[in-house]
Amino acid sequence: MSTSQARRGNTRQRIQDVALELFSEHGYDKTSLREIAEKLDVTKAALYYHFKTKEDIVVSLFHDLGKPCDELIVWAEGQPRTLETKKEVLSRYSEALRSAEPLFRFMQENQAAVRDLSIGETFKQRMLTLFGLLREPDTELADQVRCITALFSMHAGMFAMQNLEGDPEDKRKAILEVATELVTAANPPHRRPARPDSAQTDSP
Amino acid sequence: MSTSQARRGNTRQRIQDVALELFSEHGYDKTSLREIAEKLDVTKAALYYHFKTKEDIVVSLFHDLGKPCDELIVWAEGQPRTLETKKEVLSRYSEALRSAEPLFRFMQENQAAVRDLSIGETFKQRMLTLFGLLREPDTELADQVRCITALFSMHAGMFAMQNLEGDPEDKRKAILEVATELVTAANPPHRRPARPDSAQTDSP
Amino acid sequence: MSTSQARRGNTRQRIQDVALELFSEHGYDKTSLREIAEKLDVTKAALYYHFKTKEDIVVSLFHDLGKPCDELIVWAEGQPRTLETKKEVLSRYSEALRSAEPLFRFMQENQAAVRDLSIGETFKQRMLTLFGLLREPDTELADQVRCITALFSMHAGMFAMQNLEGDPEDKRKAILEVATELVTAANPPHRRPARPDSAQTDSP
Amino acid sequence: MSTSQARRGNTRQRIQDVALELFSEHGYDKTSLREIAEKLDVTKAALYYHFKTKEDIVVSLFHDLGKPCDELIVWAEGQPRTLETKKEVLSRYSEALRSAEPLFRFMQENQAAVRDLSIGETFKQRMLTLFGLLREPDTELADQVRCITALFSMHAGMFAMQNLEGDPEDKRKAILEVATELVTAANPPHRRPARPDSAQTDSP
DNA sequence: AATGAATGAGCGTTCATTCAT
DNA sequence: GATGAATGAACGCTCATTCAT
Repeated sequence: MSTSQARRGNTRQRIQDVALELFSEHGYDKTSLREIAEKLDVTKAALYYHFKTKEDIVVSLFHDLGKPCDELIVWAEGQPRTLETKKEVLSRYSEALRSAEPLFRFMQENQAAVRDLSIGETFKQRMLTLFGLLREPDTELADQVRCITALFSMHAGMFAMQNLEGDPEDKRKAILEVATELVTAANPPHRRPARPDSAQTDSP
Repeated sequence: MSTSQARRGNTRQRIQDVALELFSEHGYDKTSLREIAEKLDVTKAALYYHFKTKEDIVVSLFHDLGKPCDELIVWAEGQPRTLETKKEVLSRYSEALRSAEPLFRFMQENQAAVRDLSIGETFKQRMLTLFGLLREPDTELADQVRCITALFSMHAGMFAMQNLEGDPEDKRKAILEVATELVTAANPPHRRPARPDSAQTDSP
Repeated sequence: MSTSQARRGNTRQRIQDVALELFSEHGYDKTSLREIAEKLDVTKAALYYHFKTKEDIVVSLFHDLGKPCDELIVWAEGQPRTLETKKEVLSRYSEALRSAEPLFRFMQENQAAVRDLSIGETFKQRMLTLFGLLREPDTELADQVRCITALFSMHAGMFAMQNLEGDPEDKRKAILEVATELVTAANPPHRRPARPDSAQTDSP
Repeated sequence: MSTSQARRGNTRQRIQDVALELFSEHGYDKTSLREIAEKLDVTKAALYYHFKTKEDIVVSLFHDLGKPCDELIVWAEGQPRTLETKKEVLSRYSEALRSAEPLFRFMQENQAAVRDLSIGETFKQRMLTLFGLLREPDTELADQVRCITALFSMHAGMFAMQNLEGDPEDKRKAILEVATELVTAANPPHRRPARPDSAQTDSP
């Protein structure tokens, strides 16, 4: 506890924090372990005491911060496949994204780099699973697009709208609102017995 | 001139083709000039005869393949700011994207890397300009989200839907349909008649 | 031709020379590419222009300097399997070893390191082939030992006797003499005429 | 004390065992303390509790397992310098080698690495001493070669013959037989008054 | 008797880039 | 229009070693 940074057990955590910050700011490939180490005032070798490889740091971040998403999926898979459930999925997903914003910004902006990391495939599968939870099978293409767009807008929106004015929380809600609209529109109302003449056009 | 090489004159073009292919496949940072040169069966130094730097290759690609987008913008800025115009912008943009798919895939998946290339800012401005063409100023947040989502879904959709079945052209049309819907919804025509004193409609 | 070392086409050769010298002096693992580069007054990267990897340097040395051995084997395989041939093999091998002494010293003293280089297996096979040329099949164990010892004494002898006094050429001849004796003893000629019913002699 | 670890007191011994195994299998330089520690399921720091340095592990192995050799030398130096004694030296040395086979394989295959360990010189001196016990001073070069070859064949033979068929013990005896022959031949029988027509002289 | 945390030096390798020819 | 040869900087990673606990 004498030197500048107390040698407590928080180093691993600090590495994760700094790494995520730099990864999401400068990109995965452009962020070197030297940079991370320097910012932490430790040596590169210290990073290797805590993580086997550079990739391993990302993997750990993905596991630690991505947990809410996986939990959401587990929960959703136990629910009935109703529109209500889908709306709840979107709502919870929106919150999961908020809680791990830098991670998702990183995944979003470094897709090419992430693709050949071990988590690349995992992430892709997760997205497909989520997509599977939202869409109705055997609907028309446009409905599938609506679901995918809903999902992607939640990811992209967060960063694409960064240069817009406004309270982040308001933006998040607006994004969620639009996503909900899209998924609602993608849920074939014509099957619903009560409204026989709905042609999915006037989706309010 | 018999074998695969020796086609004079078109080397610059061939470099662009191969570079774009590799950039969009493996990512910008992971693609080395050595790889490009090897695939072309020329030396690295040859690349430097045609392009000042690695970045310069990307810049040239962006300029050559991005021209339709800029032309679209120029055209749109001379049009009245009607819903019809906006629909036309979406339609044309969709075609521009199709004609330069690998470039946009590259831009989409390498945002972090592109960000500190000289075209990074240019690209961002272009997106903001397009956004400016679609949105109505001073509308509620959700409408802005709709416009951004429309734009982004056209980008992301192309790649996100790659693992879905179906004819690419059908998918493109479906995406365009949804995007058009979103922009239409963001353009509150129904409000205009009822509220004759609305201040935010006919902003030049 | 202005700087200290004329930039002629001999760099590759110079790398091989210096590398072999250092490899055989300090060992393969202890010799770093930095050392080699510094001794040549070039950068490490220059080594990589000429050789793909550190291992590749060794491979090239083995191929270039080991050629006489392979030629010897080719020659011997076209000869009748007589004692005279075997003596000639030893004699020529002795000269091949002399002409590439540092390489063989290196191979001898870095067996563990060489083992997981690509040439490790190649070298082993070469030795087994030579052994196959010297020995009579189906003779008693001691005769096989004599042949192996003959071979090994030529390798080891050169370096084991380095700290002994005397002219190297004299030593080489003495080693060859002993090796010849051993192979002769392993070739049981005296048994053939006197004992026509001997079991292990006339194996084709 | 139930699981594999927890056998107190013998850790030092276990380190030696594992270290020797890995050193002789992968080579000295290629074997890291991490590997050794992992195989033992202890930390690297634990190795440092028992041994000052990596080199120190080798030194301890050399001292512990090389004892029979040193005892052999002490014994031999108290004997008359007769052929019988020399034969006995060979025989005992052969057994000493067998009892510490991995150590000698290690020394044999890592000569370059061993050379700049502190035991390098010690080992060399031991070999020279043994050589001094076998050779007759002032004999011709070829006789000296015979003695060195005898010694080396016992080392090298053990590993060179590993890929040959046959019972290890049989091989060892065959090697010993040849070595004895060589030393006998190196012992000038022409000086012995009783046998003027010795058989193995006319070897030119 | 052993660990957890860290270091400093160095490694093999790759990269974008340069320049004389 | 292109090459051969080289550079300087950096990279991810591993190593033997240390030391307070």
